[in-house]
Amino acid sequence: MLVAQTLNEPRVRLRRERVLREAVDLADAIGADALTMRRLAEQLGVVPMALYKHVANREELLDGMVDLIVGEIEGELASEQEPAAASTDWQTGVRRRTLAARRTLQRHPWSRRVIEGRTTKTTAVLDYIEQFSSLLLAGGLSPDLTHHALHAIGGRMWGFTQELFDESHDAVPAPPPDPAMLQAAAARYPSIVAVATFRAHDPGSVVGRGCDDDAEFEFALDLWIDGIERLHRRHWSSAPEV
Amino acid sequence: MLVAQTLNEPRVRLRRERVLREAVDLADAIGADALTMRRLAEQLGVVPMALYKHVANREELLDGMVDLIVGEIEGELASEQEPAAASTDWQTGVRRRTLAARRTLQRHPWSRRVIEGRTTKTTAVLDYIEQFSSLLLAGGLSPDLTHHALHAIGGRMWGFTQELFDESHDAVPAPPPDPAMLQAAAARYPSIVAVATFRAHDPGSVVGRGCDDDAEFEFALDLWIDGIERLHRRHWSSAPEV
DNA sequence: ACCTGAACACCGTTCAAGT
DNA sequence: ACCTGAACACCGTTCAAGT
Repeated sequence: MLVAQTLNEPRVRLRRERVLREAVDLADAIGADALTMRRLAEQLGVVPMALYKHVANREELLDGMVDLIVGEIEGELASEQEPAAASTDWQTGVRRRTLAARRTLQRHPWSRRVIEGRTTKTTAVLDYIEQFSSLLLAGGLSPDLTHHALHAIGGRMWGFTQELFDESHDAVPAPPPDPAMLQAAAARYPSIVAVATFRAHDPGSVVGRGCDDDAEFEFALDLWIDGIERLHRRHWSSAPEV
Repeated sequence: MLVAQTLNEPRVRLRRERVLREAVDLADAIGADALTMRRLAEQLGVVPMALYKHVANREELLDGMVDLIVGEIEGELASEQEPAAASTDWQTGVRRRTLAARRTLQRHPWSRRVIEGRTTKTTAVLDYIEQFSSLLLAGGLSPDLTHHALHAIGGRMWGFTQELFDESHDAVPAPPPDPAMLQAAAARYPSIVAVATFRAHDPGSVVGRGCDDDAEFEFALDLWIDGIERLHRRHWSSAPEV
């Protein structure tokens, strides 16, 4: 597994990964609430304070755990039986990836709730969203529609796109973006950047306007309403076709 | 506000409501994590242990808080400007109710996360789901489709239908249902019961089979995929129509 | 560079006692 | 019937010290 992080020296990264790995295993066994710094330290045969050399605090520990298992999704996807034709429609790609994500997170029953509690966007999470977004854009969807589609699926599927493009709920306002960092982000997350910035290129809209929470909520709601009504009109049934 | 509960004597209920009301206000001010039993007791000018006469423990406190604010949805709905024609299609009814729920929960920023953490189904929550289900059934949707529709919207909109019909994740298996309680439940929650039990009346299916998590997940996923693809084909745009 | 031990300021909850 | 005080078994995290 390759998790790219702000790297210091290799010894530290090795130790940090072991801490996170053990934390994930322990949470699998006893749940996330029962996973305390002290309990984890005991598991590692070390004094509680030793953990703080590898992890700033409990919040960062949880972030790291989420990062670790979200990173596993890629492996789950790769290990599938059917290799999937080189080029398929976006629907098939999204379906495969979403079901792989679900299978991965289901192996860690605590992960759903913890993911929803996180506000930090770690690299593995951004990587996942990047892959997801790129599938939609490659399918020909506009950045506009992709943007709304991400918001609409976010809550139910992983919970972590929820606040992705929207900083308005953060207690501390985001610092003005450093141009160098923006460039680095654009290189690594081209699809996310395309989706997040399309409004700036739209001459008809105010530059830099953020998300409209209400509009996105109603988009998702109407998507659901229209879909259900159409199934209703088609006399949909869950019974297997005979 | 009317919150029906397993009632003991009126004095206790009065006190309990005051504890819950204060807890909600305090959580609004400092967040749910910072809301500790001790902090709440201080706010009420009372020693921490005094709370335990009105609430079994912190979990029950949170349940009560959720119950209180979910109960507010009905009032929010009633206080709307447009009185809404007596008979409309189910879509309009569901839309109004869902947006009223959203407005209510938005006034309590901590509520979304807390609701998702709860596993208990309190009365106000069941009442809300009952209203919601009855709108769909009255609209002519089959219990089968209603069932799947509830699962599909659950996560995103309120988070609390998630495990409604599915006990498989509970640590303790549900006790065999008491016939008298079932009858009482059927009286108060006819739509929920209709949705939850329709399989038993379907001759083609195994009686009593529970939910199929995987099938419901894929139902919601495909609902989303199909909806997005249809918008894509229609060249959907978020820009206001000119 | 990494780990330790003792301490601080908290938790939720119990128990036995008060009125 | 309701509230209290002291105590228990925990937390996350600090600080100063060890190697």
